[in-house]
Amino acid sequence: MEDVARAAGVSRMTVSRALRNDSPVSDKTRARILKIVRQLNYVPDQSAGTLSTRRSGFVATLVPSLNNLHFAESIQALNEQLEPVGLQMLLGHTDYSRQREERLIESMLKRRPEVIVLPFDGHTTRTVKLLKQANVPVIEQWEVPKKPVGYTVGFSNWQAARNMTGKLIERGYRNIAFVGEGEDAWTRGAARRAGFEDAMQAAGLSAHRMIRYGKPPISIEDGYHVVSEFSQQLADADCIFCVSDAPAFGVLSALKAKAIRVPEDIAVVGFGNFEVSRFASPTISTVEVDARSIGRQTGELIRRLLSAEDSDLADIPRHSEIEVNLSFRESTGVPG
Amino acid sequence: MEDVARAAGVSRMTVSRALRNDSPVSDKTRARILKIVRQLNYVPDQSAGTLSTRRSGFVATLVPSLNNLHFAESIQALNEQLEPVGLQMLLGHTDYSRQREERLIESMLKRRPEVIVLPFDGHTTRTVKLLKQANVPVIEQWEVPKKPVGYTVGFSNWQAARNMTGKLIERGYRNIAFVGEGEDAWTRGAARRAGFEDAMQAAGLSAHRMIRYGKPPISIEDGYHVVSEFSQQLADADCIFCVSDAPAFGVLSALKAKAIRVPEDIAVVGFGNFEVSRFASPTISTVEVDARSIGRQTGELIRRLLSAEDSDLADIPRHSEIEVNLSFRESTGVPG
DNA sequence: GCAAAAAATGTTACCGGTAACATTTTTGGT
DNA sequence: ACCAAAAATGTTACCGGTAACATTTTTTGC
Repeated sequence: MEDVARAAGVSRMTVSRALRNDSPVSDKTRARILKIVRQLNYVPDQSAGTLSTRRSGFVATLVPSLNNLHFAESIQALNEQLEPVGLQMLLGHTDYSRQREERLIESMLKRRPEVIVLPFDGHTTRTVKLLKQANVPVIEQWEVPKKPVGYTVGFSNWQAARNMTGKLIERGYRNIAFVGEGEDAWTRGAARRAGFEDAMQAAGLSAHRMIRYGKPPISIEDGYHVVSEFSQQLADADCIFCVSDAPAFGVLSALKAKAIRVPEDIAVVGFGNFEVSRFASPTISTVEVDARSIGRQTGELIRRLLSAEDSDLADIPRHSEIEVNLSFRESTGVPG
Repeated sequence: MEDVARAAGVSRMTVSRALRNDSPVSDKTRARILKIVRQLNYVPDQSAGTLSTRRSGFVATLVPSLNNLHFAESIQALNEQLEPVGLQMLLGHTDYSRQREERLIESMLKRRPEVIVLPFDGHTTRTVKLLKQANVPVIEQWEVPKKPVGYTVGFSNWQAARNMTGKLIERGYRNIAFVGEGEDAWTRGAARRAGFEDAMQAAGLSAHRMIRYGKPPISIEDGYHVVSEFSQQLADADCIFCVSDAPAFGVLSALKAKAIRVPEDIAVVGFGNFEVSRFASPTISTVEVDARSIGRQTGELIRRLLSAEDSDLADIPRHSEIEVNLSFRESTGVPG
């Protein structure tokens, strides 16, 4: 920067101002400086700027896994919101582990993020402490916690699964099985399971066809294996509700291999509305969740939070609800 | 840090040393300092450290899109390599646009990354200039450029597609169609198409069944539409080779809807080995690419590059070849 | 027990920007 | 043409760490 200043015959400060559009610099001085900047290929060092302004321009973002199009899409949508305002995402994946989550937050805090975005899957005590002490807005995504740390963007997985189960019962299914992940750490999955159970009990039905298999992210392959490994529990089921579309597709594939017809012999339902569900044969009924919308709304919230005056902060809603729709397709007997 | 130093009765410098395991500090002093650090919840500011050491700990990483499990997985695998050595990934997605790539690199350079990782899809002239001037190792992934900027990790898409096409011809297919994306920007896709053409011509066959549709990332839905919109070109085809597994699955779905049998009436082949291909019905023959391996090997390369003495740098291979396998499944008449 | 070597700790300056305030130049009204 | 206000530019100090070197304390060998 020194070099640029010398070449332009001005002080370092003027160069600094010329590079940021908010400051008062005469047009011709700025033009001259920018030209020299380009000639010298000068690239400002943002860590120095961060140190001085105390604004890092970072948004710490955690996801459980990228290995799941839903999370990947929400990240991409979030990134698209952040770039235009010059924010840079710091990405980490927790692998569905609260310990990893804690470690990641700890290491990201060293970068002084201006906002922290993370999925809600339950946190360790220390994680919550770290988040509060960080003294920056915290946004929990996907599942809505009962006691949020800060802001939330998401929907109730419990409610969504309960609604879907209710509709399945309305449509005449009685012996519904639920396929979920084998580990309890994943509260989103657990919430869906609980919603299923609640709806079944409310209708006076038994929720004992509860299959838990595989660890998150539960995959197509997991769904495929479930069909053979739990054949007794599925023997008299008339519907299989899967915790995500991936295992639902796997279940479908395994049923086809066994010449069990869907939906005539048994119905299959997923959760998430992955693209594959619309093109599977039969097409798979599912709970539509708009992952991009979660990323987009999180991004909009961040932009509001960072541009708001302190006095306006109170006006920003603490929660953004994501709309969820039930989509009935061929796998539950509806042409799609 | 000042506070910690005062509380421990030492100088700031000693605190700084205690927090980094390489420096000589007596065990009991370190223990005392670390205890106080924990009590005060002191979190060091890494941008200050960066400024002083000139080591940012950042790895700038670009991908075309996260909306594609291959890239998402390679990113995840890369991240797993970087975390243990304290490196933080800066992620950006180019959306298959060279302009966006250029802008992203420009903005990431302000963070002074120690390595730059990006897919090779062709770069703008200015991008190449920026990369060279950055004066840090550059790693190009996936497709291997003819004139690499720095290091490369990937395979030849041309070769892979050529091999697959060759095998298809060996198996008796003659009227093979190729389904690729509609825009030429994607050189990986273009390389595959070129490999297909070359193999066809080498066998004295015509490569005129060349369908170009949709923009990258070409999706399941794109593949689905291809079947109806290009029915004449496909009328006498005996095999459809798709630029990726996603459209292959869409093609399969559309053929099923039209009651065209696979593989009896026509064969379908994909590229990439997505999980869905192994569970589709019929299972889809494909070119197996290990995305995680690309991420892993890139990570290993980075670790070597950053830990090597200057004198050892010459020993580090400029290219890491990723193995690619052809996988023949039911969609080309092989059970599996 | 002592000097020399090694280990631990302290001091000073600097990394590359920007905030805050000071100073100079330009502008506009009469 | 002159003065006050506004705009442009300059000066100084500081953000929070660490490098490099200086100094003090501990260890080692005889």
